[in-house]
Formats: sequence, structure tokens, C-alpha cells
Amino acid sequence: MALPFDPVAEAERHWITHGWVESAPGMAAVTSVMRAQQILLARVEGVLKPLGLSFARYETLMLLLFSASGTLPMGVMGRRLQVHPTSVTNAVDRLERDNMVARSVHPTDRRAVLVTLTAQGRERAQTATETLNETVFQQIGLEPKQTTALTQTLATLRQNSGDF
Amino acid sequence: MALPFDPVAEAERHWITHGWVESAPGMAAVTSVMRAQQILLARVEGVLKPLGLSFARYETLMLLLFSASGTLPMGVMGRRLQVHPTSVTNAVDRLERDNMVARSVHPTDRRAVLVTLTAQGRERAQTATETLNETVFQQIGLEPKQTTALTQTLATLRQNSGDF
DNA sequence: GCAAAATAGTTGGACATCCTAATATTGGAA
DNA sequence: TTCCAATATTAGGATGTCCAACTATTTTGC
Repeated sequence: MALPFDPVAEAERHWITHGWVESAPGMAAVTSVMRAQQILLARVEGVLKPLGLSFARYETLMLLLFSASGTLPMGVMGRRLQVHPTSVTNAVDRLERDNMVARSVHPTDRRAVLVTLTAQGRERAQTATETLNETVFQQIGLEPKQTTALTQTLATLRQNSGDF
Repeated sequence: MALPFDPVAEAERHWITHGWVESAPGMAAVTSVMRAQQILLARVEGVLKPLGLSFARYETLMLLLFSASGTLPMGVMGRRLQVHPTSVTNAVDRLERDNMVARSVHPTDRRAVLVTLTAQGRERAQTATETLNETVFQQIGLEPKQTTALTQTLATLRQNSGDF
């Protein structure tokens, strides 16, 4: 038996009690997203940690894995992942240190740095993905219909926030 | 016209291409939650930063605001907020330095530390909430029905993950 | 052509968060 | 009483984010 106590629902009741009725549903939704992210991130990182990866670095590897040549400029990666340039530098530093990617100079623009997936990085990305698929993505705690509905609703939210 | 490019949808296509069909919906849902959280957190922290608050410290203040006496032991706060004891210590350190809360010794259990909301902290929490309500919670980018559906779906996910 | 502006990436510093481990104090149970 | 559990703090390490400044390179505009 679970605890008879949902922090989000309780916060929503407090919001209504304080007269913030119109904001209560939005607050509950935002708080729910925050908690769900915390739960899912913990599960994902629990899988990745033994493999020497964080979620940020895993995303970086997968971006390269999905690119045709396994090579992308730093700037492109930052924009695709929607993170600060320094975060890309940081992630690539660690991945390079662990021999999962390699840096090289862009042939026609010597300001740019190309990042290439190594064989080891490719293998690690695939191993991580298989484990994530089995232990997290195939059992996120929702029925198939709810899962797709969640993705669609969040797509609307993201689109209305200018995410794409 | 928005960009014709949703990173989540693209990742889902890649998943299917690689034969990870059964995991694709879950991956899309998890990635969507991650991105949505990033977007919402940025909006919330944009409001809170000028007020000298982070989201974690805001949640700490609200927890005290909603308690009957405005006073709670550290341990209770950590469990309610689901964060590590050291994070509570850190948050309370900052809030106490800014005179928004005060520490005191528990009258009957001298191991425990009580945290009390100050008048200034109460005022700051209310100001922050009013701004958040107007600029974030009342316009999260979803219709009312979608908003409540999102909250409910995430409640199911959280419950199935043992969140409550 | 050449100086100025823009771009790509890195660096160092400041912060926030989480974790682990160790510590001091206190409370409760055998 | 003695041992074990609980409460909170501290210190140190790892991660990630953001900002400002910096180098190197490329592009732009006169």
C-alpha cells in the first residue's frame, strides 16, 4: 500500500485555500513535470553510471551515433542538444578523456572543432541504449495510450514555448 | 511558422530505424519530460532569480508557509521535498543568511533543528508566488483540459514509481 | 586589401545540487 | 548502562550550468 499522500495534490489544495484558484492547475502541472523528471532522471542515471556516462554525455553520444558520419561540429551539437557551448566543451572533454570521442579540426573552417565517435564510444552508446530500453523505456509506469498521450501533450507544451 | 523539426520526434524515428520499436514510445516520453522540465525550470528560475531565490529554496519556503506554525524540523523538510539532508542544510543556510528563515533547537529533541519562516521570508514567498502565478502557472502553454490530463498522467507515473 | 565585426571554441570562476563519509550529539532499546 | 539508531553538520568530490573574458579564425564593409 502506497502512502496516502501526493505532495502535488496537497500543494494544489493549498493553492486553492490561498485563493490562487486560477493558477492551481498550472502549478500542479509544473510541479508534476519537475517530480517526474527527477524520478526518470534518477532511473536513467542509475543505468548510465556503471557505464561511465551521465545523461548529458549519453545524449551527446547518441547525437553522434545518429549522424551519418559519426562526426559533428561542436556548435551544431550545442544547438541540437539546446545547451550552452561551455556545456558541450565540458561533455566532450570527459568523453574524449574516456576515449569515446575524438576532436579534430574542421577541414575548411579552422575555428570549428569536429567531434567524432570512436569505435569504443559507439559500442558504449549501443550498450547503454539496450540497457535503458529494457530497464527504463519499456517500463516507465504508464499504459501505451497514456505514454503517447503524454508525449503529445508535452510536444504541444514545448511547441508553445518555442522549443521547436 | 515554427521550425519543422522536433528533436523528440526525430529521436523516435531513429529508435524505430534501429529496430528499437518497443522502446521508442517510452524513450519519447522520457525525453519529452526532460525537455519540458528544462523549459519550465528556466521560466520559473527566471522569475525567482531577481528575488534571490532558486526553485529549491522557493519550495523550501512554501513548505514552511503551508505548515500551520511556519516551523518544521530539518528532517521532515527533507523527506517532504525528497531531497538529501545535505541539500536541506545548504538551502536553509542560504535562506538563513538572507534572513528568510531562522534555526532553533527542538524543545524536546535536542538533536533536531527547527526551521522557522521569518516575516521577511513569508513576504518573499508570497511575492514570488504571485509573480509565478501570473507569468508561468497561468500560461504554461496548454489548454485547461490538457493541463489536468498531464497532471493526472504524471500522477500515475509517479505512483507507479513509488513517489507516493 | 585591410581594419572592424562576427563567429567558434576554450578557459576560469562562481554557483547549485547531489553523493559519500566522518563527526558530534542525543534518544531509545536491550 | 551500553550499544545502536537518528539528527544534523561538515568536508570533499563529481556534475552541470552560466557568465565574462580570451584566442584564433573568418567574414564583412569601406
